[in-house]
Amino acid sequence: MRQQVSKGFDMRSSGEAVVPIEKEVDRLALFQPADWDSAAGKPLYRLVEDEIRRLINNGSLIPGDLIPSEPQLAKAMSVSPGTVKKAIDNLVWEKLLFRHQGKGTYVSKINFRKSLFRFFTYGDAEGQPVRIHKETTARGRHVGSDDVCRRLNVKEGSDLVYIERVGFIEDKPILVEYSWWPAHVVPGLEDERVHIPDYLYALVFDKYGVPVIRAEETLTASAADAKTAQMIDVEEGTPVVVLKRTTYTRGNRIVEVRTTKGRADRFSYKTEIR
Amino acid sequence: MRQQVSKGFDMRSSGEAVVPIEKEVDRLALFQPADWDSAAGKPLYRLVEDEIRRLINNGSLIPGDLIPSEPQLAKAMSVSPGTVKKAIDNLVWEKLLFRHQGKGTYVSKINFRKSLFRFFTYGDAEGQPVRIHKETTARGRHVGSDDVCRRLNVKEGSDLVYIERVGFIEDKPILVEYSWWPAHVVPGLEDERVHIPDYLYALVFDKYGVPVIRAEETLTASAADAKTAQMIDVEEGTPVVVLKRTTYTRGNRIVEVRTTKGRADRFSYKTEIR
DNA sequence: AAGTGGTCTAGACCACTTC
DNA sequence: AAGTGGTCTAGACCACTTT
Repeated sequence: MRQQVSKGFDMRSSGEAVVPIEKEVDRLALFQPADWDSAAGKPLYRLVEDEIRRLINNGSLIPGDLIPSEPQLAKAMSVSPGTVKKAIDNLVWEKLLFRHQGKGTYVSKINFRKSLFRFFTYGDAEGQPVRIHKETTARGRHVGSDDVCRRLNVKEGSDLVYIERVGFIEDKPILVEYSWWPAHVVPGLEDERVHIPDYLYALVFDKYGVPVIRAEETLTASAADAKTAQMIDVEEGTPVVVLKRTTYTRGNRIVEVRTTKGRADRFSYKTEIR
Repeated sequence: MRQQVSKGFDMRSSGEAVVPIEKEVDRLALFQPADWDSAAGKPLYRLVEDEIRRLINNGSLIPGDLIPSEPQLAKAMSVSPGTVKKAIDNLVWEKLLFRHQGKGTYVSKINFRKSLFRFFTYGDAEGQPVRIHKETTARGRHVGSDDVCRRLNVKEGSDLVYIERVGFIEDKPILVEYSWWPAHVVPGLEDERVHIPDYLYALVFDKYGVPVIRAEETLTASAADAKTAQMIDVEEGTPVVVLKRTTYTRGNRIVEVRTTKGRADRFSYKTEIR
């Protein structure tokens, strides 16, 4: 039964004077009962999911944030605790949230261990995390090609920062990355004095406050072009695995496009069908 | 609280005479309360899952079977309906089971739409099911190579059935499959008079009663060998995507190993990271 | 001690399917 | 009408974390 929603819901104290409010309680006020007009037969737990998803997607909740507790959410949204739990269950298995017993439920951080790129292995070891060390081989600020600008969803001829890196496993070059960013997103990143760590996105967040929220990757294969062949030490025309990545920040804004080309003989992707 | 389990549990009628028992009820008797000795701190719903999983893996339940209803299972295993529901929820999202409201819960059939092989597309159409038509180009009964016998987990030098097929999209050859089966599993399959449909596993089940339960696939890329190049109409040495599949029937027994080689320019695999 | 998520129970009512 | 799964509620007790 869809019970009446009390519009008079408030978590704040009723006094007039504005007093400092704890961050947690403040944030709780975001969780309004969902828009019942658009409910249209959807189950309640789905509406709860949608509400949490919305707050993540619009940036009100960002990766690492603690969300209100289940009982709090239940009261705030006028549903039973079991319903909130089911909604959170679903978001947890989607890996959008994770729980920590006794502490609370948090918004997940993007996990690049899910990148297809982890399937570059040395030899044929199974599923183990293989450490790839990267070296920057070129960087600069250039006008982007039409193709790259289109992929970045910026005007053609925009200024871009270009970063090129080679990835090594045990001192053997395995792959090369070609990465482009809109210059206004990461101004100065082309400066040679800025050290680029293996995990580039950490730097971008620290230096520019731009969090990477999600990414899309497409995998294909092709023949190595001359430059790539030289950089990863194979013959020109040898098969290489091509990984194109589009990287997003808050609000579904693209911040990077990247093409990784790797030695096909070091790539192996295993999956189960059932 | 882990309540006492009544050892005297029985679903059958108490009379002595053996009377015909409905299949459903009969099967219900399989679901004994789980082995409490090995419970070791596991949650109850996990034990229920394990029990259902066990019955599927040992072949007591086979793909397409209807399992007992939630209330029946709850009574049979002396847990509350909610606990059974949670266990089934988990198995459903693992896709081991699927539910049909009003009818019941069934054991899933293997879904080869999950095969990596679906990523062979024509042009760049996104995610749409592309129809691949297959033609058998060779078949026979041979002594297997050591490598193939090893992958099939049979003695080296065993008799194998070999099937070779080319896959077409709109009359253009896209991929070629090399498939080996232990001869004793599919005797006579090498006979040219046996028509091989696009979906080979359906034939194997119909003719030999061997159900395919699951499969593993590994994706790599390499250069086209002379034979493959000729069959899919590319230059020798051109990059091809290589898919190795191991196919299992009941009891984790391997029934097929298959290598598919496809045009890399027709392959594209997209995923999201978050 | 208080608050969090984790497990489990016991029921209500609903929508769908079959008989 | 009876049985199925789907949703939702309202609690109990537990294990873990923080204060």
